[in-house]
Amino acid sequence: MGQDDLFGSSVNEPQAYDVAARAEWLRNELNRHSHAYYVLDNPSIPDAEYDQLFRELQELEAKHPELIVSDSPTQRVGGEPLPEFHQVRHEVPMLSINNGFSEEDIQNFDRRVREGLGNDHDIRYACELKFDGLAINLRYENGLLVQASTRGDGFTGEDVTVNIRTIRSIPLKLQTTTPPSLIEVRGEVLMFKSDFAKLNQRQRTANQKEFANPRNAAAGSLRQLDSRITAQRSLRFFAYGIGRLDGAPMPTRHSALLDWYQSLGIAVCAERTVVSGAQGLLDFYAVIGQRRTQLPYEIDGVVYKIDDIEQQKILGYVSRAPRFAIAHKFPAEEATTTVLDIEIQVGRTGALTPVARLAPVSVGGVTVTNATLHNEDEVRRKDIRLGDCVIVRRAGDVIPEVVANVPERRPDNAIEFVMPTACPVCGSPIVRLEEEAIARCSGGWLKCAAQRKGGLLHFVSRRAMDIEGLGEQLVEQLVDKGLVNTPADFYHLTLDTLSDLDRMAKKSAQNVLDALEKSKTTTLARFIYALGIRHVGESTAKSLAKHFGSLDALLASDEARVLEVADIGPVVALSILSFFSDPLNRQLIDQLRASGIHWEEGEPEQSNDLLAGKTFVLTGTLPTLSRDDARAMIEAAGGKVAGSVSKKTSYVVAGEEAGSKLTRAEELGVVILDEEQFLKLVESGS
DNA sequence: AGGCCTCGAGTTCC
DNA sequence: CTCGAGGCCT
Repeated sequence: MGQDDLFGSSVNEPQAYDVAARAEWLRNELNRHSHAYYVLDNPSIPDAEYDQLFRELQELEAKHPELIVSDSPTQRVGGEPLPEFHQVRHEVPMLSINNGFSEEDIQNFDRRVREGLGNDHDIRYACELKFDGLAINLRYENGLLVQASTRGDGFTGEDVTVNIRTIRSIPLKLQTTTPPSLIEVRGEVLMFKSDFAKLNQRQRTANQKEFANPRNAAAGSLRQLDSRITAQRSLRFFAYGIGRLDGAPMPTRHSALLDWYQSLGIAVCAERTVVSGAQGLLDFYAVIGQRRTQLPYEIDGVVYKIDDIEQQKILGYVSRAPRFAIAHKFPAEEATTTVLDIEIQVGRTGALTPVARLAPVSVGGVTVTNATLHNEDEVRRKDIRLGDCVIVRRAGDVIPEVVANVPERRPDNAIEFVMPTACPVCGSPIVRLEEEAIARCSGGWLKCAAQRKGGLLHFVSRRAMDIEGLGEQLVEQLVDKGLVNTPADFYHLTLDTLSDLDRMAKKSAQNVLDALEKSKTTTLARFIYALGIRHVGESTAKSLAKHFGSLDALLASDEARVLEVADIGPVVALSILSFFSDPLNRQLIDQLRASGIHWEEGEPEQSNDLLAGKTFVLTGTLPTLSRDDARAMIEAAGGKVAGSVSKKTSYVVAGEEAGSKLTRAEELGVVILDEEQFLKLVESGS
C-alpha cells in the first residue's frame, strides 16, 4: 500500500532535492509564459503546452505540499468562499479625476496648467486610455502581492485580495531582485470584449443572467465572495498610478513610472505616449477615437497627466481631484424614446422634482425607464412635453438624463408640463421663493408623509445613524401604518410590532432591533447630520461637532458663535439656530437622548489665534513641507492661505523655483519667508 | 460685483 | 452625476 508515502517516510533526500528544483523550474517557466501572454501580448508557447506544465506543477505540489509557495501560479485558482469583504482604509486616498468633453475644456485645462506653473512653454503630457473598468489598489511588500483593494469611496475600499490573485496578468511577485519595501500599484481591472462575449455565451447556455456590458461583468466577477468563480472569469489589469512607495526613489516622470512598472512585470497601457502642448492632446484624442472600436477592451475616453512629477506636486489638488490631470471623455451613447408621463417626487426637504417616465430604452447596455428633469425651469428650457420624443443618455455613463426633445417628432397632442399648486402627497400649498429654482411643499414634517419618509430615511442612512435593515420598504410601511412619525419612535419599536409587517419574520425583526441598539453608540457629527437640518450636510456637521465639542455647547450657542465656524455664513447659521429654537426639535433631541443615544463628547476647539488675521501665500517647492502640510499648519494657527499676492498679504512663503508670485511680493514689499523662518513664525508667532 | 470652489440635495439602476 | 446655492477671495 502507499500508506508510507502519506507520512513522507519513504521519500529519500536526493529525490526531494530534484523535485524542489523541478518545481522551481516549472514555476519560473509558467510565470515567464504568463508574462509574455498577458503583459507583453506576445504568446511564447501554445495553450496546451502551458496547461501540461501547469498540471505537472500541480501534481508535484499535491505530492509535496511543503513545496507550495504563495507566488506559485497554482495558487491563483481561488479557495473557499468568504463570508464578506473586509474594509480597507487607503493610506493614500484614491481620488477621482475631472472630466472634459469638448476641445474648449481641454484648451482651458492646458491654460490653467500653464498659469499654475507660471510657464509659457508647451507642457509635456503623458497620455493614456481611460479604461472602462474598476480602480484597484495592489499592495506589494518586499516584492510580494499582499493585499488588493477596491476604490470604494476613495478613502475606504474592500479587500478583494483572493479574487485579484486569480488574475493572471497581475504578478504575485514583482520581477526584480531589489523590490521596494512597499509599493502600492494602482490601475484598472477590466474584461476584454472577447472574454465578455464568451462569458455571456456561457451564461446563456447555463440559463444564467447575462451581463449588460464588460464593465458590469468585471465588477460582478470581482465582487464574488467565491473566488473560484472569479478564477473562471478572465479579468485583466493595467496599471496607471501609484499610492505609497517606500524603499525606492519615486520616478521623476509619470512615463518613467509606467516604464518601471513594465520592467517589474506589470501590464500598462500599450497606447500610452508623451506629447507636447494642447495640440498634442487633441491629436492623441483624435487618433484614439479612430481606433476605439478596434481595441480589445472598452474605453470611455483618454487621460492626460502632466508628465513631470515635480510639476504635478506644484499644481496639487482641488478637493478630490488633481489639478494636473484630466479625462477627455468620448461623447456618451444616446438613444431616443418617448416621454410617457412626468411625475412629481417630494424629497425630505419638500423639494418637488419632476421625473420623466420613459418608454423603456436600452442605452449603453442598460435599460432606462426614468430620468430626472431637475426642476421646473429645466423642463421649460428643454421644452419637454408629455408624449414628446426625446434624446436620453447616461451622464458620466451612469445616471440617465434627458438631453433634448426632437421637435419634428412631437405629436399634435403633446401636453405641456405644469407644476402643481398643491403637493401631490399631502395637498399643502406649493411655494416657490423668488430667485429660487426649487418649488417646495409647505406642509413640513407634520403634514407631509413624503417629507416624513424622506427625513426618516435620512436619519437611518449609512452616513447618518447607519441603521442596517431599515430600508425604503420598511420605513414606508412604518409611516403608512402610523407606527413611526419621528426618529424617536424607531427606538420604541418592539419585536411584535415589527414581526407583523410584510416581509418581516422574527429573524429579520430581531436584526432591525439589534441594528437600532447598535446605532445608539454614535458620534456627535453623525447625530447632528442625522437631524437633517437644512444646509447642514456631512461636512458641516463634522465642523460643528469639532468646533463645539458637545451638543449642549451647540444648543446654548448664538449666531456669533455659529458664525465662527469655518464655511458657515449667515444663511446656514440662521438655518441651524431656527432648527434648535423650535420646541418640537428640542423635544425630539431630548427623546433621542433619553432612549440611550450617546457619543463621546469632546472639548470645544481651542481657537489658536497665533496667526489670526494674517494671510499667507505659498509659492515654489519648500524643502521638507508639502503645500498641504504648510496650509494645515497656517490654518491650525488661525491664519489664512490665499492664492495670489495682494496688498493684504501678510507673508509670502517662498521655496525652490518660486515664480511670478515672488516677483509680485517683492514689488509690493510683502515680507518673504523661507521654510525655516516660516516654521519659527508658526511656533512663536514672531 | 463676479468667479471659483465646496457643499448639499436629489436622482438611477443593479 | 448634476444642479443650485452659500461662502470666500479678488
